[in-house]
Amino acid sequence: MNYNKLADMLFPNVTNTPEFYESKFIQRKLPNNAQVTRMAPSPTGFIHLGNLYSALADERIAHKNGGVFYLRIEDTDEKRKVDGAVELIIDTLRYFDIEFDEGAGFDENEETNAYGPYFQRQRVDIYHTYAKNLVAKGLAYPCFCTEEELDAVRKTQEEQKELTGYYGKYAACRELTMEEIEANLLAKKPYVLRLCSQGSPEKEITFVDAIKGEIKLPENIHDIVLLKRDGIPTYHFAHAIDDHLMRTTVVVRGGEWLASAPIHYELFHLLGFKMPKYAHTAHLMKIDEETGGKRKLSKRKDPELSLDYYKKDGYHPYCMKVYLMTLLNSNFEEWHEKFADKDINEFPFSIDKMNQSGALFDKDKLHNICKNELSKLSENEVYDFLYQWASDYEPTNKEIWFADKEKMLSILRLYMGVGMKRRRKDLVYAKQIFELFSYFFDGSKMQEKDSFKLDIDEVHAILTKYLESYNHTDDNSIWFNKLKDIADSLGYASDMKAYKASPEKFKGNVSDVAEVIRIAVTGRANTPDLWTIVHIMGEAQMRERIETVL
RNA sequence: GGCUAAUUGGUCAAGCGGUUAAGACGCCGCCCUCUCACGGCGGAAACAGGGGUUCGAUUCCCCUAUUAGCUACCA
Repeated sequence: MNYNKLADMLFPNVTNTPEFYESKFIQRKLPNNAQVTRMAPSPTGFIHLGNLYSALADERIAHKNGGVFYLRIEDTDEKRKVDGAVELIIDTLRYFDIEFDEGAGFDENEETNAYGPYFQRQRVDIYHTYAKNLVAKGLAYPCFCTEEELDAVRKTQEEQKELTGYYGKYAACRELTMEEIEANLLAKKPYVLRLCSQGSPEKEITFVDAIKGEIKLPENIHDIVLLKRDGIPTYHFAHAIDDHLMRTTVVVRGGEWLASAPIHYELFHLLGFKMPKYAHTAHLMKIDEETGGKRKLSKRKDPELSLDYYKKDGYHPYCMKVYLMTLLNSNFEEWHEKFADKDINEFPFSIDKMNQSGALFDKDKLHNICKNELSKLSENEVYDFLYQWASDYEPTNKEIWFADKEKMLSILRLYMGVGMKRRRKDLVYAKQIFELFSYFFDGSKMQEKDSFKLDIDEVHAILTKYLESYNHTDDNSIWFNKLKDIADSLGYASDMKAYKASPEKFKGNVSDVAEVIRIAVTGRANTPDLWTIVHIMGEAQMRERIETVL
């Protein structure tokens, strides 16, 4: 077989050689230990928590040592393409403080485009150049098998309990003569280009995965498809060419790719490329409510997987990042607590500290992190964040909430415990936050979340006395002393010690009295300091609320 | 079915042949306290099962179970 002739027949328009591209995309000049990573999504227009999780890993690996993190779009499957997807990806990652250094979306004339193009559909000339070279070496061949023929083969393989696939004796088109190929080509029969695998089922390859350690897998023996019928490469072929030419040093990808590592291993070797380091990550998991089992988070079933879900509820992006970091590197949490003042990007991220198995997404933990991180912010920072969120998702309420800036800041100071020895940790996410102190804004429509435990007469007596003795200029301690007086006069203990010593002597204690007022004023039994609340809402609103209850 | 990987409390996880098997979240109790939150103290809670190897296995090997992934002209 004259392979050179076959190569020319298959790729008459290819004039470049691999050498051309090798010298065009030269080795990057980077500091020692600097890694080149990439995010390589298909442009489906959907980016989820799992994507963010691995993008963050990529970004940290590249940026901790001054490397490069770029965006490549794997648009080889045309069915999945959605317009505007690239912008969406860039914007979404930016929202979570992850920036690309080069790649798709950057100005085409800039240096940030030096290893492009970054859209695989625009790289077919490159793929064809390498494909032609493979054919010329007898390492790839056209396959004219139809879908039906392939199905039939698979069926017999299944029946005979043999390994399914296109390999060895089943690789019918391997045996085609030049004349047969020419005839098929002349007849315009559609074909795919397949790898002529050199692997042997008895041998195995070993390589070191940066996360999982040493991996042994059988050699690839399948004559996998390199170029699809339309001339577009499959993931495997594109991966080898692109990551080599773009000089990627670390490929971080989902664990589902581990099984095809032998294919990539063979491809890199046949193509004469140096293999990148692989880091196969575990997926984020969740408990399946139907089966009770652990399973991969899925786009279709799990709304909380969508990043929009978190944006809509108003989770602060920084908190999300901190949470993802704790999942990504098990020692991050400890570091973050120890060096609370340091920028989290200073954390010495290490690939081998990454999880080997899939972590369950834990909302409780996320909430805990939100509380902690939000409590470290200033009231102004929280204000700005809430303002932005409300503008995007609650435009009508926003007018009410932010009509009086000073009032909102006072509320935030109250709820954050600004000025206290220790901060409160009440704030979790925007939606929850506004719910928390909605009573400041809903006027007469206020709904009681909690109801009085004492009977109506007692409530009436307490509130009446409270209103009588109330003086808006009283400071916190005078105000509270008056509450104690009310307690005493109605048979409640004003002194907790006395109450605990002999509770049977009293109807209750000051806390019961305070609770009545608290519920009357705020509609809820649990709030921060009541005196401060009253002073933020003003005497008029307080009186109005109590009068309404009375 | 075949191949591969994983398996420490409810969850996230330290651990790398000898430990009273860390820590965090959640839960429970106590303290502080006008409620809540914060904070402090304490508690319940784990090496999937069975065989080896070894003086000694959570740690190494094998088998079983379970879970996940792959088994496309999808990525």
